[in-house]
Amino acid sequence: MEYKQTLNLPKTDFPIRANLKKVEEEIESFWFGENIYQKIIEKNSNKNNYILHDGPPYPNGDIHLGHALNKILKDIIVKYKNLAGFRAPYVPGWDCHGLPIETQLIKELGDKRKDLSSIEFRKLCKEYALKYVSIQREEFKRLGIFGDWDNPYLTLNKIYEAGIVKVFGELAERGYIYRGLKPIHWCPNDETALAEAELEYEDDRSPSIYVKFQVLTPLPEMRSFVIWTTTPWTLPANVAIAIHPEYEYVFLKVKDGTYVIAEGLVEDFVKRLNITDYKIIDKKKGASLEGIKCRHPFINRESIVVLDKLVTLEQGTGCVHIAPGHGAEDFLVGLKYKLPVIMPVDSKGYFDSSAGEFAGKKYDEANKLITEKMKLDGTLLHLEFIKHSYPHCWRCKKPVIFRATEQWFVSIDHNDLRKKSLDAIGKTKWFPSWGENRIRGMVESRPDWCISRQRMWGAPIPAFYCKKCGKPQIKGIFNKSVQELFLKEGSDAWFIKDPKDILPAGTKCPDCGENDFKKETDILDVWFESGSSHAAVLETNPSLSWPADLYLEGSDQHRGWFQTSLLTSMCFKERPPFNAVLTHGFTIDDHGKKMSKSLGNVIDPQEVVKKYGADVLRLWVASTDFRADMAASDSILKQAQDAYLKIRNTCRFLLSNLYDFEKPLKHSDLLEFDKYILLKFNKLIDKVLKAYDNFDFHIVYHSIYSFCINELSSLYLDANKDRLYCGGKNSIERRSAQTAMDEILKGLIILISPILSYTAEDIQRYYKKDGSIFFKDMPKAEHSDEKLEAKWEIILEARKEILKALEESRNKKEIAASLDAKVLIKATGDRFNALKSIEPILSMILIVSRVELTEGENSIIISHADGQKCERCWIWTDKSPICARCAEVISNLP
RNA sequence: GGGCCAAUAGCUCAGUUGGCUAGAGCGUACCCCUGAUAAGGGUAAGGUCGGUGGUUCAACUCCACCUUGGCCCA
Repeated sequence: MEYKQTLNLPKTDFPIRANLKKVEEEIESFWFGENIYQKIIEKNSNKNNYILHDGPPYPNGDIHLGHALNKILKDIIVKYKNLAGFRAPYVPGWDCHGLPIETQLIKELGDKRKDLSSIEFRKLCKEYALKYVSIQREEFKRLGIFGDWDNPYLTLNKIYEAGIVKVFGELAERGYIYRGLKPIHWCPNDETALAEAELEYEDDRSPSIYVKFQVLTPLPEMRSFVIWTTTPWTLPANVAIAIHPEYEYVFLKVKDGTYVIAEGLVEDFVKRLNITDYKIIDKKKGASLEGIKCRHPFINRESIVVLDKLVTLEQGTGCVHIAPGHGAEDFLVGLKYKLPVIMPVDSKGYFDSSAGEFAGKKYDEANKLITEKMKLDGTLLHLEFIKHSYPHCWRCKKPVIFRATEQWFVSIDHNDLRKKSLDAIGKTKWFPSWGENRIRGMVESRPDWCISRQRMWGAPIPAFYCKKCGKPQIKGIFNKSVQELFLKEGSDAWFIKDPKDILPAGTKCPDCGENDFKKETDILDVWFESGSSHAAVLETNPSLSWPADLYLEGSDQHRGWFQTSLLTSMCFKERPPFNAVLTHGFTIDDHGKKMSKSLGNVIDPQEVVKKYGADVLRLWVASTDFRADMAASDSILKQAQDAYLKIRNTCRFLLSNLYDFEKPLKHSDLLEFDKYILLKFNKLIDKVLKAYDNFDFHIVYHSIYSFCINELSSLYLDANKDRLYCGGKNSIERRSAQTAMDEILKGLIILISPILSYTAEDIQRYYKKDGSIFFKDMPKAEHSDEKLEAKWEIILEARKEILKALEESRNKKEIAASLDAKVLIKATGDRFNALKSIEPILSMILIVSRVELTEGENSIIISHADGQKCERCWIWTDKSPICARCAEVISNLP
C-alpha cells in the first residue's frame, strides 16, 4: 500500500459523471452573461463572412424536437465556421404574423373576439407572439445555441414590415403583381383563402352522382352526355363538359335514351347503375365531339363540350363537369375556351341570388336539394356515397371549397420568372443533391402565387383603390409612402390611418386624376413575409450581408420558405438569396412513425434537457444522419448518453494525467508509440474537418467516438498507464506520453465543441483556463507518415491475435490480469521486422510482463510470467519486492 | 393518385466506379482488473443487406415492380 503513494496517479476535479443540468445552467450564464457570442464575432471581424440565414419559426408554443434539431444543426455549423476561420454571425428570427397565431388567439378568446376591434385583436396577437418569442428564446439558449439573441429579427418589427412593403413594391414596379379572379381553396368557415400549405387532406364521405346533360345541337335524338361528380353543389356553376380528345367515346343505347361515355368506363358504369339492357350503337373519338351543346340539367343555360387532356379513365364516365369558378383545372380549361366564371357562392359558403331556387342555402345543404331536384327531373341517373380524400382547412379542420374571388397574385411566368428561377436552382448547391430535383419539379409546375389573405394578423397588402375609377395603385409613391409609414409607426398604422394621412398631400390617381382613395383590406400571405427576409434582414442588419451562404431547414421548405425566398429574390435581384441550401428530415420514433401526440411517441426537448442534458440532445442530433428522417426515443437517447459519457471519460482521463505537465518534448524526441497516436489523431482531425465542411455531422460523431474507444481508451491510454503512473515524474517516457496526450486533448475538445459545447467548455475551464473554448481555432492536421502507419497496422494486427491468446489463457485460469503473462512470439517477414523495430516497448503495448520475439513460423504462446510481481508496478521480474525500474524511481523521489 | 426520398445486425452508422467468408461502435452474454472505479480491459454470439423478378461470369451496390415509412402535392 505504501508504494501507491509513490505513484503519479491521475488527478483532477473534473467529475466523472456530469451533473449536466447544473453545469449547463452555469455555463449558459457564463456564455450569455459574458457575451461570448458577441466576442467571437468581434474576434473574427477581419475574416470572411459565412452567413447562415435563420428561417423563422412561429412563436406559437414551446419548442418541440424538430425546432431543437433545426437550431442545433445551425448552431453546429455556426460554431464550426467561427472556429474554422470565418466570421459567422447568427441572427435568429421569428415569423410572428400569420394564421397559426391568430388561430391560437381565436381559440383563447372565443366569443370575446367579436367585441374586439381589429386593432385590439392585432395587439393581442402581437402580445401573444412576443410572449412566445421570449419563451422560445430562453428554450433555444438553454440548448446552447449561440446567436444575437438580444437583437433577433421579428417579422412584426417596423424595419421588417417596411422591408416587406419594399419587396412588394419592387415586384409591383416590375409588373409581377396582378389582381385577378381565380378559384382558390377557400374556407367558408374562416372566410379566407387558403394557401396550399394550409390544407390537410382527410377522408370524407361524399355523394357520388351520375348526371345526364341532354344534347341540344346537333340534333339530340335523346342523346345525353353523362358526367360524374362528388360535388353536386358546384353544378349551378357548370358551363361545360370536358372530354379527352384521344379517348374513344361510345353511344350507349339504353331503355330511355342514349348515353355518351368513355369506352374504357362502360363496364364500371353499367355495373354501378345496374344496367343490364344496353347496346353500343356508335363510337367516336373525343376530339370529334368538341363544341356539342348540351342543356344544363336544371338551369336554363347551355353547357358546351370541350377537350382537356387532364381527363382520366380512373373513375366516373370520362366526361367531366366543368365549373371554372370551382376548380383549378376547370379554370384553365375555361381560359382556353373563354368560358364564363360563374360564382354563385358567397364568402360564407351560401348561394347568392344568382343561384335561383338555391339562394340562401349553404353549399353542403344544397348537395341534397340539388340531387333531389335532379332525381325528380330524371337527370340524376345514380347516387351513391363514397369515401375519398378531400382537402380540409388546417385551422378549423372543416372541408374547404374551391371558389373564385378577386385576389392579388404574383405572376410566376411574367418576365421569365419561372425560367430564371429554374436556372438559378441549377446554380445553387443543394445538400442532399436530390433537393435540387425536388424544388425544380415544384417550381416547374407551381401555379401563380396567390398572396391575398382575408385575415387580420399580418402585413397589409399596400394597395390603394381610387374611389372614382376603382383602379388599384401599388407603385411609386403609393408604395414609398407605406414603406415610410411602417418604418416609423409599424403596420398597425395602416388599420388606423386614413389614406389621406398615409399618402402625401395632393396625391392623385394616375389613371383618372381623382385624389380620394380607400385602402386594401386583405393582408399578405405569411410566406410572402418570410420570403422577404433576405431583403428585410440580410440587407438591413449591419452584422449580416446578402446573399446568404446557407439556408438550412426541414425538407418541407422546398415548397415553403426556400421557394418563396427564391421567387421574391429572382424578381428584383435576379439571383437567389442563398448560395447553398441544406435540408434535414423529420423526427420519427424508433418504429419509424412520425411523432404525434395521439400516438404518444413525442420526445420533448425540455424533458431531454432535464433528464440527460442539452449536450446529450446535441450529441443525438450529431449522431444521426439528418438527411433522412431521424429516429428519437428514450432508448436511442440513452445510447447517446452512453456515448457522451465515454467521450467525457476519455477526456477526463487525458486531463487527469496532465495535472503536472509542464515540459513538452519536441515531436522528434517522442516515443514511436506517441508519434503513432499523433499520426492517428491527425488523421482524425483531417477526417473530422472534412466531415464538418460537408455537413456530415454523423461522421464527425462516429469518427471522434470511435477514436476515443479504439485508439485512445482501449489501446493508447490503457498501455500508457505504466509509464504515467510508475515511471519517473520527469522521465522521458512519461513526458513523451504527456506531450502527445496534451496535444490530443487540446485538439479534441475543440473538435467536439460545436457538438458537445457545454462539455467542451467545461473541460476547458478545468484544463487551460485561458478563456472560452470558442475563442480558439480548429486544430490542423500536420503530421503524416504512411510508412510508420503501415508498420503499426502490422503490429496492431499481431496485438489482436495476442489478445485473443491472452483471453484463452485467462479462460484456462493460467493468468488473470494480462500483466501476469509472458508472451513468446514467433514471426517472419514484415511482421517480424515490424515487431522487432519496437521490441523495447512491445511489453508496454501489450500490457504484459515479458515478451520474447524470435524469427520463425507465426505462433503465439502465452505462459505465466516468471519471477516476482513488483509490488509497485505489478510487473513480474526477477527482483523483489520491487523491480529495478521502480527502485530507481523511488530513489529519485525528493 | 402523383413527385421526391429512405430501408444494411436490437440501436447508431460504414460499405469507394458491381468483385474475395458484409464492417465498426454501442447494447447483450461471459471473463479479467480494482492505481480512469456510478470507471477500465478482453472474448463471443448477432445480418437470407425490406421483398420479388431481371441484367451480369459476379449485385448490398445497376434496372423494374412491390411492401413499409417520411416529406410535398392532388
